[in-house]
Amino acid sequence: MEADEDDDDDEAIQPREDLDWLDDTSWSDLDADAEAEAEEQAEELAEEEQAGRLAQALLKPAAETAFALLGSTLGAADAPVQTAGVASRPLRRWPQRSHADATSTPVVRANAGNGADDDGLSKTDAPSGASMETEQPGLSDGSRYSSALKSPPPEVANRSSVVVGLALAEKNSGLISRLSLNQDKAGLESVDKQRANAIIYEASRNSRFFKNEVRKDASVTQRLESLRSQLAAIRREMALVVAAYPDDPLAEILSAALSSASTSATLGVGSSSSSSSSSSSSSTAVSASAFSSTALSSSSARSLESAPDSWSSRSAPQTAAPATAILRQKFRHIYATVDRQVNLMEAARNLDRVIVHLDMDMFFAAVEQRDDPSLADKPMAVGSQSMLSTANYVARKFGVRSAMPGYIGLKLCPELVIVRPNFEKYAQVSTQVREILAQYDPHFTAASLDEAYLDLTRHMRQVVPDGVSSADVVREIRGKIQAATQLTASAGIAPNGMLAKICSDLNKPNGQYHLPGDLEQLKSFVAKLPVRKVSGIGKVTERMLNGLGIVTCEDMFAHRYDLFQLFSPISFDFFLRVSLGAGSSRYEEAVKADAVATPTAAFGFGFAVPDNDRKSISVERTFREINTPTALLAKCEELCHKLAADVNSCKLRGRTVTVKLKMVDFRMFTRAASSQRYISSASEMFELASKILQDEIQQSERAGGPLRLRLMGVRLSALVTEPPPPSSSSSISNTIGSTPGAGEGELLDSTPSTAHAKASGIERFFALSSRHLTSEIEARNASKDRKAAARQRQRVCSNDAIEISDDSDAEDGDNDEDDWAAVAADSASLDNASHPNGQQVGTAASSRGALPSLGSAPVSNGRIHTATTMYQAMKHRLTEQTAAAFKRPRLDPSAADSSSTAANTPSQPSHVCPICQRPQVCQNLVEFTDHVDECLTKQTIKRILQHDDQQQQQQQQQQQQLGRTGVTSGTTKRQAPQSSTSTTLERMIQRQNKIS
DNA sequence: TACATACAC
DNA sequence: TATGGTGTATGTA
Repeated sequence: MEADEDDDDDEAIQPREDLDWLDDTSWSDLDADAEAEAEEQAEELAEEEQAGRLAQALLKPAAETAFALLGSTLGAADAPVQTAGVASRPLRRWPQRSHADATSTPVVRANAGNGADDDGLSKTDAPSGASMETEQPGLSDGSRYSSALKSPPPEVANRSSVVVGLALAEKNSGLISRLSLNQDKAGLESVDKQRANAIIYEASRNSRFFKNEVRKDASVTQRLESLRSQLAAIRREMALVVAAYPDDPLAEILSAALSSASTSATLGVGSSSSSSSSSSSSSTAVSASAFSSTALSSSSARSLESAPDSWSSRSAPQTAAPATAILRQKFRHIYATVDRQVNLMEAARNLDRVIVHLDMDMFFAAVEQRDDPSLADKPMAVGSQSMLSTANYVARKFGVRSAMPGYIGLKLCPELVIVRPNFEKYAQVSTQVREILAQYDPHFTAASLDEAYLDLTRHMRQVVPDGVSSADVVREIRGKIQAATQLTASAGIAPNGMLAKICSDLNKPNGQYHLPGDLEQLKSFVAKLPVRKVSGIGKVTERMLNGLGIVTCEDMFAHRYDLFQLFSPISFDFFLRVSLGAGSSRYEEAVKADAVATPTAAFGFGFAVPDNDRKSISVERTFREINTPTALLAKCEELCHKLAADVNSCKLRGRTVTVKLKMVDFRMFTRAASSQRYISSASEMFELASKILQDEIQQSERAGGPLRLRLMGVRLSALVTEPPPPSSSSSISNTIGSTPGAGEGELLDSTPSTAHAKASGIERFFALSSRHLTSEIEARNASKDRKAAARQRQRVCSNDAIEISDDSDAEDGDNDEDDWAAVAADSASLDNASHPNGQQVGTAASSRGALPSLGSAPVSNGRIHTATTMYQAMKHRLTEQTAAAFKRPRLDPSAADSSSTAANTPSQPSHVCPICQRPQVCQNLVEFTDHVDECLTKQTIKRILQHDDQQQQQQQQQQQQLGRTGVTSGTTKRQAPQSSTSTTLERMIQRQNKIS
C-alpha cells in the first residue's frame, strides 16, 4: 500500500491506513455541541413575539428543530479557519476531514513544511501541484467571516427584526433547508451564513412562495412523523421478541439495536447523536427485561393474531405466544435478507474501475467571465432577476448562489452584476470539452452541459504507460480543457460514478480528488460522509433520514434493518448501496461502457439526455397572473405551438398530453389525457390540453373563483421516435400485426403496447409483488430450521463485523467464489430445512411488503390483505399457466443436462415450467405445481439479485473486453456467456434441486 | 394511465 | 414586485 502508484499524486490526499482522524475530531461531539448550543439559543428566542407564534406553527418535533439547527450551526462550528497558510482555503464541512488526514500521509508530510500543518490544509499545501490547480479565485479572506461566526451570539442579543427572522428561520426545521444556505456549494464556506440567512428570510417571509414552502414543509413533517411511528412500532416488536426469547441469539442483536436506539434518545427524538449509535450499541446492552412485553404487546399481537390461520396457527413456538413467535420469524427473515443483500453487494463490488466525474467550475459564470474579464473581480451571476443559475466565487462569498432569485442575490450583494445567460455559447464550449473527453473515453456520458462521466479503465490499462496514474491522466484532461477553453474543471476519480461525483466536489474549484480502489480507504471515506452529499439524496430525503437518526453513511449502514422495513425495496437498495459506497445504479448506468455520448439539445438548464431515450418533452412558462378563460386558453395554445415545434424538430410523436398548472399561491397540479393515436401537431395537442384546461377553469369557477395561474406547462409523453409514415402506408402497422388503426393510417400503438404486453402478466406481477413474495417465501424459509437459523445468526454477526467503522472485517468475505457459495449454501440449507414442516409465515409482509416509499401512510392490516390478495391472484394466474403447461408434455433429452432430477429419470415425459422455462419430469399436476411453487422462490430470489447481477454482468463484460490479453483465466472461466445471473441462480437452483 | 413528489442541473 | 425550466424516477391508486 505504501508503494501505491498514486503516491505522487497531489490529489491523492485521502485517508490511508492510519485512520486516526476517525476518532480525533469526533463528529458526534461536534454535533452534540452544536445541537446543545443551538437548542439553548432556540429556546431563548422562542419567547420572541411573533416568532413564538409562527415558530409554534412551523416547528413540530423537537428533533427536527435540533437537526435543522445542527445543520445550520455546523457550518458555523466548522468555519473557523485556524490555518496560517497563505491562500488558505476555508474548511468545508465534511471533506476537509480527509484533507486534515492527508497531512499524515507520507506524501503530504513531505510538504507540510509549507506552513499548513493541520486543518488548514489548502490547495497550495498539496505537493507538486500542477500550476493550474493552484488558482484560488477570491477565497483568501474566509477569516473575515469566520471570526464573526466563531464568537457565537453577539447577534443573538440584538433583537432586530432581522435577527428574529433569522431565529425563526433557523428554528424551523424544514424551512431551514428549503430557504437558507447550505454549505453545499463550493465557495460558500466563508459566507456569513447568519447574515445571509436573515436577509433571505426577510426577503421571503411575506411571499406566497414562502407560505407554500411552509405548507410543503408541514407535509414532509407529517410524513416523517409517520415514519417515526412506524419505527416505534418496529421497536416495540423487537422488544417483544427480546423479552420472549432472551436466549435466542437474535434477541442479542435486537436488544443491541434497541439499546442504541434508546441511548441516542427516546425514540421520538432519536435523531441526534446517531453517529455514535453503532459504537454505543455494543457497550450498553439493555437487558431484555427492560422492555415490558405486556403493555406493548397487546396491539401488535392482536393484529398478528388476526392474520390468516396459515400464518399464525402453524408457527411453532416453544415458549412464547404464537404472535411473538411469528415476530421472531419476521425479524429473522428481515435480518437474513438484509445480510444477504449486503453480502451480494459486497461480492459484486468492483474496485478496479477508474471512473471520473468531471465538472466545469461555475460553468456559465466562468464563460461569461472569460469573455468579459472585467467581470472577474466583481460579484457576478448568470441568470435573471427571478432566478440565478450560477454565481462566481466573489458573489458566492456574499451568499449568492444558484437557484436563488436574482433580486435576493441583489439584496445579499447590491453590487452583484447579473448577466443574461447565453446558452448557445455554453453549448459551444461544452462541445469543445466533450471533444477532449472523447479522446479518453469515446463512450463518456455527458450528464449536462458542464458535467460528464468517463470510464478510464480501458484507457489506463491499454493506453497509458506504466507509472502514469489515473490522477495524472485526469490532470492532463483538465489541462487540455483549460488550454482549449481557458476554463477550469474539477474532477473526482473513484471506483464508481457515485463516489466520483462526490469526489469531484472536494477540491473544487480547479482541483481533483482521487479515491483509489482500495476497500479500506473507500470504507473510511464513505463512513463519515453525510448522506446529503450523495447525489439522489435531496433535502426531503435528508430530513427523513435525519429524523431516523441517520446523518452519515455509517449511520445509514447501522440502520439498514430499519431502512429495509421502512422503505420500498428500490429505496432500500439505493440506501444500502450508498451506505456501502457501492455506487448507485443510477450513476453506474451513466458510466456504463456502451452508453453513447450524444450531443444534446442545449436549452435552459435542461438535462442532457439522448433523444432516443427520451420519455417526455415539455414546455412551461411562468407569467404574471392570468385568470381569464380567454387568456388562459391563449397561453395554452401558445405553449402547444412551442411544444409542437420542439416535438417535430426531434421527430417525436406521443400519445399523452399533460397540462401542468401552478396557481398564484404556488400550489401545483397536473392533469393528463391520452389520445388513441400518436400526435405531434400543435392543434392535436391543443385539442387535448384545452379540454383539460377548460375542465379546470370550470371546476374552479364552480368552487367559487377564477382559476388564477402563475405558470402553465404542456408535456407530451408516451413517445415514439418514428416519423409518421408518408401518408398511405398502413403496411408497417399491418406487418407488425397490431390493432388496425383508427382509420387514418396513423402509426399505431403497436410499438409501445407490444413492449408493454411483454412486461405484463406474470412479469409485471412479479414486479409488483416480488417484495411481498420475497417476504412470504423467505420468511417461510427462514423460519424452518434451527441449524439454518444458527447459520443466519452467524451471518448476521459477521455482517455486523463488516460495519464500516470496523477495520477487522478485512478480506474474509471478499472472495467472490466463497461468497456466492455461501449464499447458495444458505439458500439451499434454508430450503432444505423448509421441508420437514411446511410452515408458512406471512407476517413479513406486514412490516415490509406494505410499506410505502419514503413514508406516506403507515401500514395497516388492510394493506397486508392487499398483499395477500395479490399473492393469491398471482397464484391463481400461475395455476392456470401451470395447468396449461402441464397439458403439453414432451420427451425432452435436454432435461438431462440441467438437473440431477432429470438425470435420474432420463426418458420420462417432461413439462416446461412457466417460470424457469425448463422441462420438468413430473408424474402429475401436483408434482408439477410443486415445482412451479418452488420455482417461484427461485424467481423471487432472482428478482432480488437482478439488480446486482446486471451490474456484475456489465462488469464482467468489461473485464472480458479488457482481460482478453490478461491471464485471469481462472475467474473468467465461470462467467457464463449467457449471463452471470443464471450462473449464480443456476447454482442455487442446483443446490435446491439436489436437496429436494 | 393518472397524479404527486423528489431530484438533478 | 418578487422564487425557473426540462427531464427522470418512483410510488400509489
